[in-house]
Amino acid sequence: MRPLLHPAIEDVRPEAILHALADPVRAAIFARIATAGCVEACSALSSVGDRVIPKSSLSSHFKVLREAGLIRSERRGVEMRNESRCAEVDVRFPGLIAAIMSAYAVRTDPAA
Amino acid sequence: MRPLLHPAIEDVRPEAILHALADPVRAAIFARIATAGCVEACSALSSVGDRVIPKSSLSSHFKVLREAGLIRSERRGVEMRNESRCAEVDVRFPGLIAAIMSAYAVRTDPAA
DNA sequence: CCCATAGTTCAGAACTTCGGAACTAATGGC
DNA sequence: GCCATTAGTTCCGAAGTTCTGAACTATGGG
Repeated sequence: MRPLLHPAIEDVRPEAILHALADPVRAAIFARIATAGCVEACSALSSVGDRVIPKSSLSSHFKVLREAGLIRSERRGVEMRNESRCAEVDVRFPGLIAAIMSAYAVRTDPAA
Repeated sequence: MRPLLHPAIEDVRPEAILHALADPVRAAIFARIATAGCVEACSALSSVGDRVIPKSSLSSHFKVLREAGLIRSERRGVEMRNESRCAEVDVRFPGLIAAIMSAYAVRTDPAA
């Protein structure tokens, strides 16, 4: 098992962030991590809405978010602690994550 | 030749915008249209940096931008007039396009 | 009518994503 | 220590997407 890669904040590229969040499943996973501050375990996020996400797909979604620089993951015993890197990313790309998250919120909002 | 499709603003989805702008070539094309206000002809945009984009690829990039709701294209004689839909999109997803464009500007900025 | 110019469509090759099965890693009970 | 359990990762084939050259369509001028 290869060690987890986390890009340095100055190596984070906008296209990687957009690509990572262009998938609604990944955007939903990221939203939960960002809102909760810290989510223990990938499996705590094993379904999005009524859709169940297989373990292998979940694992690669986390990898995409990690390598885009959006989350930091750390082994904590048998499970994984995932925390968002929002604060860092927001320094480099001000307002980007907030605008993306509220765009998704507009879409999910029945009033929109 | 099928007629060009332009989604109604309320059918524009955030994932389509992120997907369209997650490609640096498309983001560069869109940036030029948005900055110029209106660009006549797709071929006026046939290269990005030092990279030449084949006609067929250009055509599909324009299609992706159009169907994401980011630009409006109209036949003008033999060529195409492309204009950005920034204003409309900004009403629906406030700050989204601006944040994405400035994120790319950070990356291209030698000082960043 | 023919030519030139501007874009679109098609088709196949290259690449990416999805998900089941097999695997690795850490922990707890005995 | 050994086995079982839980949590994630890796592998790999199938399905889907993207890229691009070649052929095509559309418009306008002489």
